[in-house]
Amino acid sequence: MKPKQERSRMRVSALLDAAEELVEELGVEGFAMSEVARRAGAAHGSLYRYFESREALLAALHERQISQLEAAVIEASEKLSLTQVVPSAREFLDAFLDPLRDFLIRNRSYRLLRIGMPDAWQVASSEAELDARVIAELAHALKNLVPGLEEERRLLAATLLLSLTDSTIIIEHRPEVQREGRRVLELYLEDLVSNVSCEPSRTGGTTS
Amino acid sequence: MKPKQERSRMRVSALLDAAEELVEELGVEGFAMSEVARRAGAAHGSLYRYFESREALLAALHERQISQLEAAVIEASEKLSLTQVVPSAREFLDAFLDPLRDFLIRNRSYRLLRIGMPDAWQVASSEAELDARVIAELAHALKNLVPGLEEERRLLAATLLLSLTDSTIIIEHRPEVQREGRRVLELYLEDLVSNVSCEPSRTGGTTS
Amino acid sequence: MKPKQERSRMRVSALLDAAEELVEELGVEGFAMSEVARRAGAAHGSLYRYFESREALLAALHERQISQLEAAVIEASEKLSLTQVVPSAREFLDAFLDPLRDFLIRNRSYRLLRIGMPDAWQVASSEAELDARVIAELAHALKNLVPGLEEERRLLAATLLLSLTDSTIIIEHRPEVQREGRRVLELYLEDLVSNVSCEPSRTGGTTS
Amino acid sequence: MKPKQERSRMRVSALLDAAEELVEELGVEGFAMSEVARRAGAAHGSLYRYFESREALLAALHERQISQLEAAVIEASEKLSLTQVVPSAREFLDAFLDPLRDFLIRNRSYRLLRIGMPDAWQVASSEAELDARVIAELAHALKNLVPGLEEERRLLAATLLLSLTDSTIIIEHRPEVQREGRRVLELYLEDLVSNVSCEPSRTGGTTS
DNA sequence: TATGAATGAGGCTTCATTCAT
DNA sequence: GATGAATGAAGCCTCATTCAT
Repeated sequence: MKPKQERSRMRVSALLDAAEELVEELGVEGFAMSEVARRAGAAHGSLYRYFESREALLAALHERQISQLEAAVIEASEKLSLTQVVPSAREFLDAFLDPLRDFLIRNRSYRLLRIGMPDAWQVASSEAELDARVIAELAHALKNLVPGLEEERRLLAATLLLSLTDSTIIIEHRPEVQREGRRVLELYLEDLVSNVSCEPSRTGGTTS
Repeated sequence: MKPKQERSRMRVSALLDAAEELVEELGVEGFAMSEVARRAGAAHGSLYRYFESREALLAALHERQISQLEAAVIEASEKLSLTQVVPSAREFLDAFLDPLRDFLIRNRSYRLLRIGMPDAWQVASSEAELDARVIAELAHALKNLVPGLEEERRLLAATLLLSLTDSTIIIEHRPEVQREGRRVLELYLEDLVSNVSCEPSRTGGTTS
Repeated sequence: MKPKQERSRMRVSALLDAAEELVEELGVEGFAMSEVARRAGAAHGSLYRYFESREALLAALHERQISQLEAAVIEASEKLSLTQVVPSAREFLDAFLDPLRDFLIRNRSYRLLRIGMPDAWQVASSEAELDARVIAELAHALKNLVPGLEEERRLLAATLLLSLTDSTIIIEHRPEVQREGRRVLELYLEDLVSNVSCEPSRTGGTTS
Repeated sequence: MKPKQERSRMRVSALLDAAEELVEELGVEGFAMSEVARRAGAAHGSLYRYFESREALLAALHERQISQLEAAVIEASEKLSLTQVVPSAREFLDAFLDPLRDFLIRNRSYRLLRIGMPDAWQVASSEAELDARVIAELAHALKNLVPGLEEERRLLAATLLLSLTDSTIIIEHRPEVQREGRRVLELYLEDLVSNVSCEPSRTGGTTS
């Protein structure tokens, strides 16, 4: 029985791999169940043993991606916390930016799924929950950088970090753009750090 | 003849409106020519007098959106330049952020189209050119804010501004997120301003 | 009024020319009314002033072709009859084969129309009548070659002549095939000539 | 597995039958995939499991017809060769003409397909190859009748035989026409036989 | 459980024909 | 008469899903 479950999990994994590749190539619109099966070397109808529908398969794929993203963030976070001391904004970014970027570049389909899934599929809401996991991880990691920051603002900052990384880094591959994008994040984090020491202001104006 | 052209343009416009609404609701995948026709009160086959194919219709829709975005940027730019003097980062954002955000919020489909069009459609390349128009406008406007900035860097900054606005503001509608997003942009612009006075550095380190 | 009719006839002619060209290129299946109009420089809807329907246009085209074929046969017949004397089979073929072949080669569409028009269109029957005109002409010309042949057999021979020419000469363009095809016709005509002198046999067996 | 393949072949066969019937009735133009499905009692989309497209279905149909024609020729050839001795032209025709005629009359669609397939479909070239099989068979059979004839001329003669049979016999169903057509072929074969004994001439004039 | 044949709804597109201008 | 925009029936094809084996 165990080996059976094992095999089943591998099958699911292979199917999701094929699906991911396909979305990457042809977008959500070009995603066809039969092609997934073909690429995974499975039979047409077998897909429906693992996923209730096309929609469910896409949702599962998206969920897996988010889990991977979460894992990447956690790993970076752990690496960072090994260096006991409070990191600088630059060190913080060094730890997180590359894994995030790597993931987002390797998984062009992540973006396609995140944006391209019609609201009609109820994936949207549960997707928000999934994203929340990644953001929570990032927020947790921010505690190292800006220990004094309140929980709520940390979530806010994490949200922005993820979103900015996503947009800036992915849309444009030119290195200048990426460098400049990194600078923006650095500025933001440094501001967070320096501001928190004085005042937990919320109408965040930078002092004149 | 003139009235004919007039009517034709209105027809195209109505069709694009219906198409936009549809993409907004169902995404690119759910976009069906017949439904566009139904909503525009036109016959099935009439669409093909104005657009060669489904793909062409989506491309035309996307182009119109970018033109509207461009127009919004130009308008904001003109309003800003009425106030002769050099604006502050805050004033600059006041001028540009709201119109951009309004547009992006009103046009959820813009994002769907931008991301969701399969690469196979060669829209991508011409789309890059179209986007360039918006960025060029933004870069031009930046001359008011940071007169000393070199052309190249202005384009870079404009790219980031558009991209950050797009991602931050659209993905999350919560006002806190939007406020924080705005702060990031403010920080970035202020940094640009203050750095340029001293040094046109490119390895942008933030001054202490 | 006359010039109007004149112009109208030219218009019809131009339309048929375009139609013929189109059938030649794309076959009956690829024949589209709008393309005919485009090639003739006429407006879409104008076609229907001259032809009741697509089907009627094709029928008219076919009728014109048959008239042209008939004219070619008549012309050859007249040329032949200028040489007062009874011609040999070879002379007879010299007179008729080339014009027929020329026509059939220039008008690939003739064959397409003759064969490709569905029986459902009632063209078939009237077409048979039209063909009859050509055959009658050929039969008439045969009187010169085989004066003693009865009317009925002359029609039969003419039918075969037309049919053989059509198939042999058109299907295969290789000169050897055409030469051999000509030989068949020559044999047939010579047999007719020689047999008729003796017996108007109908169980036409050639003596062993 | 075997029974599966068996069933599959029967399905294909049934589909082709329906298709053939349809072409016979409505011509190539009237040939509609959905109607084929309806007549074969299959679902719309099932056709596409067996044939890539409408065009492919028509090509397959044509190929089947040519195979059947080839089989008919081979069968006739075998029957003829049972009679060890050299046959007369009449015996030769007795053996071949009826099967050919039967086939061509039963398969009106053969002609429609042969002529009516747009050149754009590249069927033409491969079709020529297919036809070559039938002609080769006929040429082979001619060896019995005219043993002395060179290969090249035999192919020529076979080409004409097929072509003449096709045109003469099909276009006109009247028995007189068919009888006369048969006479033409007889004349031709006899001439071949008698000429070969004397001279393998190529500028084939018939000696008196 | 796996398979892949079968299904049929649904999409895109073409084009003959009509008709207001 | 001429025009060409509009219509909508009809065709081809895809693909998610089911189900007998």
